[in-house]
Amino acid sequence: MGISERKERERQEMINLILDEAMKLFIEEGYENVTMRKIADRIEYSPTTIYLYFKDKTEIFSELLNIAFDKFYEAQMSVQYIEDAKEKLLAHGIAYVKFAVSNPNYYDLMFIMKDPTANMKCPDDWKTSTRTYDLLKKNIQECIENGYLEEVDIEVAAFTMWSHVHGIASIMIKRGFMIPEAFREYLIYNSIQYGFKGLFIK
Amino acid sequence: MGISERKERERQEMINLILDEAMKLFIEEGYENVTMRKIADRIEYSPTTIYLYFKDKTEIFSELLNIAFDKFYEAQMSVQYIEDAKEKLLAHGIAYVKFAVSNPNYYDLMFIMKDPTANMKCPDDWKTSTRTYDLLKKNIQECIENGYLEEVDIEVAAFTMWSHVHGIASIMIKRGFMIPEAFREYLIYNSIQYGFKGLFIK
Amino acid sequence: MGISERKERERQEMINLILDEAMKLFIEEGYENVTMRKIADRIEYSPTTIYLYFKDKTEIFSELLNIAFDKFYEAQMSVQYIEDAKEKLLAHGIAYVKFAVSNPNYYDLMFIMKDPTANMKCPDDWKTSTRTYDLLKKNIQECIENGYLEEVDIEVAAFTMWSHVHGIASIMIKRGFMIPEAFREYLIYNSIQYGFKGLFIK
Amino acid sequence: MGISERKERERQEMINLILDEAMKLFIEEGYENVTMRKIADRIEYSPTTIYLYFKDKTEIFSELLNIAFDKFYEAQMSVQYIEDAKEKLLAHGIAYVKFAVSNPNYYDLMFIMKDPTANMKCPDDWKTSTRTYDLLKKNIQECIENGYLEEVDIEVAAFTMWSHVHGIASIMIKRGFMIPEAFREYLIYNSIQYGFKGLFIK
DNA sequence: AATGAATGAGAGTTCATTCAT
DNA sequence: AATGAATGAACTCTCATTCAT
Repeated sequence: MGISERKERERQEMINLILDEAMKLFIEEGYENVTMRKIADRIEYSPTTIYLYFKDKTEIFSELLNIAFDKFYEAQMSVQYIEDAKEKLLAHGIAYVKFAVSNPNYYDLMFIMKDPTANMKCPDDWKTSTRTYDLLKKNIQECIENGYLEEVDIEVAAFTMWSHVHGIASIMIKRGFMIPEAFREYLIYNSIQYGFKGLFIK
Repeated sequence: MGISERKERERQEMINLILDEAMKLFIEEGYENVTMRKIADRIEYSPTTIYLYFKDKTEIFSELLNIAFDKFYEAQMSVQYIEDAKEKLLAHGIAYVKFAVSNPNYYDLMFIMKDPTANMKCPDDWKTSTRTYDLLKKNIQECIENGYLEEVDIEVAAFTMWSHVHGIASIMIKRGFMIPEAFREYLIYNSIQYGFKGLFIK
Repeated sequence: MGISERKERERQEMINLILDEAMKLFIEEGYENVTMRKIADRIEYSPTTIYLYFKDKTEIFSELLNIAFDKFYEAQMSVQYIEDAKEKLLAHGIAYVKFAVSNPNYYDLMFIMKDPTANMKCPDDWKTSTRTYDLLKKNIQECIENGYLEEVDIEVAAFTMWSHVHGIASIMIKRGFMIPEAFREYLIYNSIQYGFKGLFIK
Repeated sequence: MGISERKERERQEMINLILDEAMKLFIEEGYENVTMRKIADRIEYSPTTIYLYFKDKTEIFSELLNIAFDKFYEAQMSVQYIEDAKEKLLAHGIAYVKFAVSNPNYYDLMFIMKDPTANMKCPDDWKTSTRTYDLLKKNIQECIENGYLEEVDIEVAAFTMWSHVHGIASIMIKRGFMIPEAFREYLIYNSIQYGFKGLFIK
């Protein structure tokens, strides 16, 4: 028992090692520079070894994507405890950007890169990726019910807010270096305040 | 004199030919499908010839980037004739997204892709890419002066609006397929209306 | 004693299991599709286990070859009961081709493929493969004694008949698809009749 | 003119060099051991270079096959000058086997190996490979007309003769080493005599 | 007795690039 | 000015095999 448990643990560690290094490579060198050989070099195993843990390159990629979406969802959940719908919505936006900026690699993978979703074909995967958007819509609904937002097409409102935070996130990730570091947090926070504030009617 | 002039002109024509076909290729097939051989095939010269006009592949891409920024700037300029600052600002946003959605590969090159900006190091290039942002700030300034927008940190306002339209643009380009086609234009237009409207105070 | 006997028996069973599945694989998918991993999958053991029973892949193939020769010999024996030498010889030829056509992969292994015989170097293996040829010569000898065939160099006669049936067999196996299916059996039967008939003098 | 001619000649020489070495490899190491890299090693060029002259591996293979069929056809044609139909048919058979034995590599490629014909899809290629068989049938027809052979289904007669010589050829090529060298020619010649003689009625 | 883990060698192919002409 | 010829490096992936346990 102890043995098989240890083996399983070791296997999981190896899988994580591969995923970690693959992710780092994604970050550092971009998608098309992640090769099986480079991953192998990083983990200090032979390329063949990787195939013991993953069917092929797309499986690694697919797994990375799932992990990213999970982490992302969790980050969004962390503000759901807030009672006041308006405050919650604002916190939601800030949490979104914060996650993106703190995990630019994950964010890049999920929302910026080429077409990772090409690998996602089973409906389960789709759920993973829309879960967070549903959360946002629920928040907006609550705000409408509480009179914070005017009666508006929820799809439009959700899309607007998503666009805004996604815009902030991608700019920060891809062009952040163009903005003085000291200025970045200020911009993020105030932009969200400014943009959202206008939408609230009380 | 006449001779060297003609030679220079011919040289420029060749450069343009290469850039044109490279761009078409890039637009039609995306970044990773632009290979030196394919460009050569299109211009009906040998791959080697390209190297007589460009140091290497990145130089071509660098040039393409400049062209993209120019086109982008022009697109933005096309609404500058509008007199009313508020209307102009709205039109600005819509033009921005329209350009991005109609020229997804330009937009991708300019604002989404990883590598290309790595090539931009000389200050001249920077100007090219911030020109449009300056235009936006000028528009906002006008709006403030006309009492359409409250007195706000222009950097915050500009960043907010840019984030919003950039967000819309990238979502449409990268994840547009997740949104029913008939719905896309509706979303774009109404999202801009909804988001910007909140910012105006009159 | 009982223990070591059982162990030996179990060992033999394992060997047979491996050979059986390897043969099935070979028959179903052909030589180059027999991989150690596929054999392992079939026997539901790990690839490594196979190496406890066979030195390497060629040893398995060598064994398979012997089995094929045995089966082949048996098929030939099945007509030896026929009394009349002439009829027996004809039946022999037909049985030969029938076996080949019904077991194309065996036949391929024994008489067409390149490598396998490279492994056969010990005289024992040679016997296995010439046994059938000896049978043919005996049949011819009988025919001569019975006045069916003229007095001829038995080596020449045997070689001639073998060539003929081997020729039919290999054509059918390797190029059979070029011949309309309905036509194949007709060709085989009539060709043997036609070719052999000429050799008989009564 | 002289230049382009020389270039063309050099190109052709390179193509021939590649085909020659590829053919030798086929002979020496068998089909599955012919790799692009090995060919490259032999011709002392890089693997990439081969792709300048051939689209891919199958194109090399296809070319080899055509060359073989051409040579083969020529060899058969060399006896067509013989006037007497019977003598011609005998000579035909002997020429067939002689070609096969003298060019075992070609013969292997055409009639023994796996499925080279898989590459042949255009009708032209098929003609190349059946041309020789048509020649045989014409010879048989002549023999019938001249009363040398009884009125028989030409398909059966042709198939019988082809089987016989093909059988001899393949045995000699694949199992020739089992027959004492001094004995081989004797066997070939006498077997053809013995087998064909029976078929003639005058 | 059995195996999970690991690997070196090698497969076909494509790419940007250089060099001699 | 233009190019044909050539290449090294790299790609993903599969195979038979070994070794420690």
